[in-house]
Amino acid sequence: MGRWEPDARDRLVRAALDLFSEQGYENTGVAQIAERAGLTKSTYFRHFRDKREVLFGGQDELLELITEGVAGAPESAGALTAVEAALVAVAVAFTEERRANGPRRLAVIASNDELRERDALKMAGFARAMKDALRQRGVSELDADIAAELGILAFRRGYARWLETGGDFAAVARRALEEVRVAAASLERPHPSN
Amino acid sequence: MGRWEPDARDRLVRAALDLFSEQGYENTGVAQIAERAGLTKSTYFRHFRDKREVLFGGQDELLELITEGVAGAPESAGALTAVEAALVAVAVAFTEERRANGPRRLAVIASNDELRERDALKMAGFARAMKDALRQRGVSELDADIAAELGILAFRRGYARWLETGGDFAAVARRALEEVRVAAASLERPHPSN
DNA sequence: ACGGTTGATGAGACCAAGTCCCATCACTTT
DNA sequence: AAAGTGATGGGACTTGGTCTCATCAACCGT
Repeated sequence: MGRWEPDARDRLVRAALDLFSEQGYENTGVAQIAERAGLTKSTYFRHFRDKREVLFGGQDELLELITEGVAGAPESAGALTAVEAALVAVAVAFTEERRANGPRRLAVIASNDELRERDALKMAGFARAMKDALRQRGVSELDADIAAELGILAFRRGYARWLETGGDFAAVARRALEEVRVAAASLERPHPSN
Repeated sequence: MGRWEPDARDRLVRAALDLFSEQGYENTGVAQIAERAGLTKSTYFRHFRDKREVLFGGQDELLELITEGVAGAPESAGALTAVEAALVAVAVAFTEERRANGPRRLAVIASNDELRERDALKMAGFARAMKDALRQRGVSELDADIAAELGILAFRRGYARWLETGGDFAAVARRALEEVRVAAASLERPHPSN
């Protein structure tokens, strides 16, 4: 495997995040990203299928971790417990470096509709992976849908808190899921007062 | 308000859906859609902001209906009951004509990643509208998130069933939400056997 | 050491989506 | 009849994205 300057992909990611933060997503061209990374447009599109994808690397890895996490849960575990296993399994991908770039990345995504679209699709992909893996365990269609949706909600909330507080993602995500589980179980009661 | 052939927008929608169904989304150009509608590319982009949007018309209307539906629920209603009100309120937009085009529209969307992205964003927008309207009623952040997510799930399931069975969307959506509510309430128990 | 293979890159043509600006035409108003 | 308004047509232009071919660094076997 030949190589010149190593880590072309990482350089592209960093260049893109920098430029998006400095000038905004829409004012940054792919050619410009490639240039700052010491590469060309051609090479950029060899590493990422489009301009957005540079901000969403490593989703395939997460999909696999989710699937394996759900599948690897104890036989006797319920749907939400299997989802919990998925969140724990996914934690290995949430490194310190990822956390460092998290806030800037989130800010850029929030600033642009195309990027929010991509983000929504990624989340839907996670939910789909959870649902499919749950169905594989014999969970009903409806229960799988619900557990997956609640799992993604917990994932999002856990991720946000992890960016703030740091620490072990698994622990944070577990707590988030537990909160969601408790709240969901008492939801159908008419709410107290305010 | 001058007009030549009326309903330019509708003609574009019909032309797009036809062409997408016949040739596939990626093999159809905006210019081609406009041509079949007896218009030009310029005019197309005056009616829709991009190639995808022609398949997602009327979302602003739904957002308003959702917000009003949640806000208009009785003071004493819980979060999920307010969500139910939103689903009922939204039903006025689900006409017979919409139902007729539904299956083809769904098939086209399912066939392409860009379109699934847009769809995911739209759904996220609905969830966001529900959540915000719930918070306006004093529902906690967590409860609002959960209720909105379950509401969207019921919406999707209700929509799918409505396309098959027809009838009043409100009734179908209500039943879907009730199923989701019951299943969610008994979810944390380890599942029975199968 | 040498030539061939491999894999990543560069270069440039090309297409379609999307933006902009200005001219035009149908219809309305005064 | 003249002026105004709103929707449309037309075409130049930018850029995201694809495709093909050439190039160059590293590796590999003899």
